[in-house]
Amino acid sequence: MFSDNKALFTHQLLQWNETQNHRPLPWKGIKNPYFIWLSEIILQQTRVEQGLPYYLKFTEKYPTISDLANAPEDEIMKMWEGLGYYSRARNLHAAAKYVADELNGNFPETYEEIKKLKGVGDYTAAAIASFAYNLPYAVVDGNVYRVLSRFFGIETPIDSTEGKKQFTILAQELIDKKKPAIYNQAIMDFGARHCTPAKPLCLFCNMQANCVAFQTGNTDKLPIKSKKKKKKTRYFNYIILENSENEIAVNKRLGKDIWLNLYEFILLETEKEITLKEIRAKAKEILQINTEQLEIVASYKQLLTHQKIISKFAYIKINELVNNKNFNFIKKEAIKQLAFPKSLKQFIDNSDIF
DNA sequence: AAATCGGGGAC
DNA sequence: GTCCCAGATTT
Repeated sequence: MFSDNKALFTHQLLQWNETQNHRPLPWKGIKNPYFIWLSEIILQQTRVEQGLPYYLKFTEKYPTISDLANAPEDEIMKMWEGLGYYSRARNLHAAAKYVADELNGNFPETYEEIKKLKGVGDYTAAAIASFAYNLPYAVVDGNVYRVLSRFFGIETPIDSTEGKKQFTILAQELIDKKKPAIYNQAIMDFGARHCTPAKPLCLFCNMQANCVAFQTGNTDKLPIKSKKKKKKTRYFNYIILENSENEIAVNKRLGKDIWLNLYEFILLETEKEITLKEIRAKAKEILQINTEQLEIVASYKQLLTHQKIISKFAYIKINELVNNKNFNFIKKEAIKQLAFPKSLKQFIDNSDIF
């Protein structure tokens, strides 16, 4: 019946989709390219459960791409607060302005034009093209790498240039060109719910007889990744400086580092962990104030993909105003309007200073 | 080709 | 602790 195992794969995947796939999500089946784009950006490297509330928030506050384009950057960053990978939010805003201003609010309708949007790469362009316009571009995301590497027994590292090329070509051969949207949705749902990274449901899988990984007992070895990630440890010592007007010193993070365009307190970054005494001395030098009353009020660790951040928070209230153009003093009540990195937001929410 | 960009959940 | 998630961009 099938000339090769590729046609068999597509057939059995769609069969699984029709009989076993039950995963209702608000962006499934819709055709509004703006909402689809928004959902795809939010879901980049993000679990559906984590991204879902953000999608609902964004679509309610910004019903059209022009609403998003006209919003202030800080407001969008605040909306994105806690979701991580903040360049997505910055690119989202830039792309919205591009569509609103340069394209008269008309979302691009071809793969090539869609990919010109900032923050839209191969995967996202294929997703939008297929879901919104039913164009035959196969998505290749983490789910697809896993499903295809297992079913076809492909051992090429998925994080290599060769692997990316090989899987992209294969995925494009497999897609059902008569129903690209359904196929793309199906393979990702299958990877997320059935052919999972750990403990895949092979015993209940309608594809097990043709799955190379299952037949050879290599399910837990595929897909193969070659690169390993190294973490560096950084020490962030934050000074929460409150002046006589109940204002707190904050800065917007600039330059080439994590958390670009988010806010933070006065930061003293050090090569190693330092004591309260040392924090007081450094703060005194920088701020030119008496820091004897400076006290550590919290400290904790945060793990990022490539960094481990060990934070200390030290608080001091002084009975004067500080004339220092390096800091912005913001009323306490207004602090919670600004977008902070997750660890700082947690501190703010849990501290009785605010 | 390799490094970097967050945060959370499963194990 | 490790791995990975509807990846993209920069170096």
